[in-house]
Amino acid sequence: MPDAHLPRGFADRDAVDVAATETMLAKIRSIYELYGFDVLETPFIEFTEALGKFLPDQDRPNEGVFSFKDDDEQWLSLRYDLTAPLARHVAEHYDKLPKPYRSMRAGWVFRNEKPGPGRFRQFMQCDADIVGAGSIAADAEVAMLMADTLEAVGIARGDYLIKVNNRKVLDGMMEAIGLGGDAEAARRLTVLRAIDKLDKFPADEIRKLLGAGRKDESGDFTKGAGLDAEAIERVIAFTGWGDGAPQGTLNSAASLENFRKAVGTSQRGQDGIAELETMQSLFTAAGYDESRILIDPSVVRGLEYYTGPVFEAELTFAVKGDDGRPVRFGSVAGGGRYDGLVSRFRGETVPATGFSIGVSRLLSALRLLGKIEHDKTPAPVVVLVMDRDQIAHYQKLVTILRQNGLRAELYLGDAGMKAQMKYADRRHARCVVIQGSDERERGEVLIKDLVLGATLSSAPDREAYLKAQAEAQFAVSEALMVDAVRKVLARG
RNA sequence: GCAGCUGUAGCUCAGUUGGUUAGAGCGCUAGAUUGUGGAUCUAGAGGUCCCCCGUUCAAGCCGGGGCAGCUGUACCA
Repeated sequence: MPDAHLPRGFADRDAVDVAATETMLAKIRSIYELYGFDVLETPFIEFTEALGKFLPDQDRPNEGVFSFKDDDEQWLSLRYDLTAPLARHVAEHYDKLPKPYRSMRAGWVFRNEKPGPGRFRQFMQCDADIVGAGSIAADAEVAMLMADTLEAVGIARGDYLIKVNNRKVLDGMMEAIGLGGDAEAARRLTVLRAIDKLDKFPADEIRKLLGAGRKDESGDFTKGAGLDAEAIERVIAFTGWGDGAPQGTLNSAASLENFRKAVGTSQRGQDGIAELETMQSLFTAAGYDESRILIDPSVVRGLEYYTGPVFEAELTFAVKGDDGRPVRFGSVAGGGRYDGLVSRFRGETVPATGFSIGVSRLLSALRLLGKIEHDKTPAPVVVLVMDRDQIAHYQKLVTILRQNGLRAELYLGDAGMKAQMKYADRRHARCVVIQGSDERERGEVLIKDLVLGATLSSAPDREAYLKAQAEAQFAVSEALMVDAVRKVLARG
């Protein structure tokens, strides 16, 4: 017999999950629409080559991407984000699209990686991108859209922070410490990864990662970048998180000042700083202060394709999980400028900037905040079956309820009345409709309010008990059944 | 991937220096109530003790090797 369970990293979603996701996506979409973005839907499957995850030398797709061969031996893959399919779409329909093109997409993406808490192999993203605009104003708008979107789904101002950095600044800083040029590419990656961990480890652990290496608490060793002491301190000074400066205390102006010192004469670095200054002035003009959008050196993002400004949205409120320990959310959204992505399909460079919300992760954050609205689908009214030979009549009662817009169902199992009551209870039904032979002869039905009924045993005295019982279960003529059920449902 | 920890009923777990038929709580099913869910009482169902090999008269327990899960770390478009 097969074992009835899912592969790890995948999850079923019940009615509550689905309703909550739909509600949240609707809010996100309405903000994106407000900013002028058009919906685009692309398939789950693309040519592996188009996703850019093909390993040409080994003639197979990258690990981490779910892939399979088509009939004609071409490799296909499940999409791992919504950006690569957008690049393909833009390149394929370039002449038809308005430029700049504002696109939004929401949907499932797949990554064949080790799952963990809050990390799945199938998860939902919701993206907004501006393709064909090289202006830094586009980047600023995307950052502001991130802030507006988080507020729209119920994250209060002050409970989130959009952090902004620029890859050119990071590149310039590394040029300044002698890590320029192709020969140092590997060490640059290691340094970037170390900086990316600033929100995870204290400065001293980062120093180890920049230097010889670091051991984790299980004793596993991670090799470092091998920088000398002076270079390490220059990187730490760049972040502004050296001794005595606890992380997260810097303002944008202080970070920019650190950046200026760190990039020195690097032209690329200075360009990046100028871009950040421009964005800063746009944020200020639009009324987005540093409590919402902050320039922050620790934002690095993915290593492959970002070319300019990069953003990350972090939730800053403290929440305790089931085990009482504080829960870290990490980033719930991220993005940046990727000027090279579309040019893979076309000779010319097409500038683009955008961001992606991790829908599933944001949803679990909202759940912990208590911001998930309850499922609005009402529990059904259950019509019990007392006499099997009367099923047709019970079915008629159900139909009448449905025709009046009441969610109702006939008990279709074959158990006795007790089990039927249990069933109704488990369905969270507010009330049941009962008709035995006595009631049928009189043309009546019994309406039983399960919520009131449950309180009967705790009535203080006999009088109260009788009164409650009369309210909880009463007979009405069939003609008045719908009204009576409505009254019970209205009891709330 | 690497490292550490953990695998016993549907769930949470107990299980003596290795000793007969492996337990508890919760949950589940049914009865106590000729037609009434939650509470109480009673009964019942439910186990490849993760798998394989070894040590032993005897293994849930000891040894070796797998596999799976959790945590950390690495990677993360």
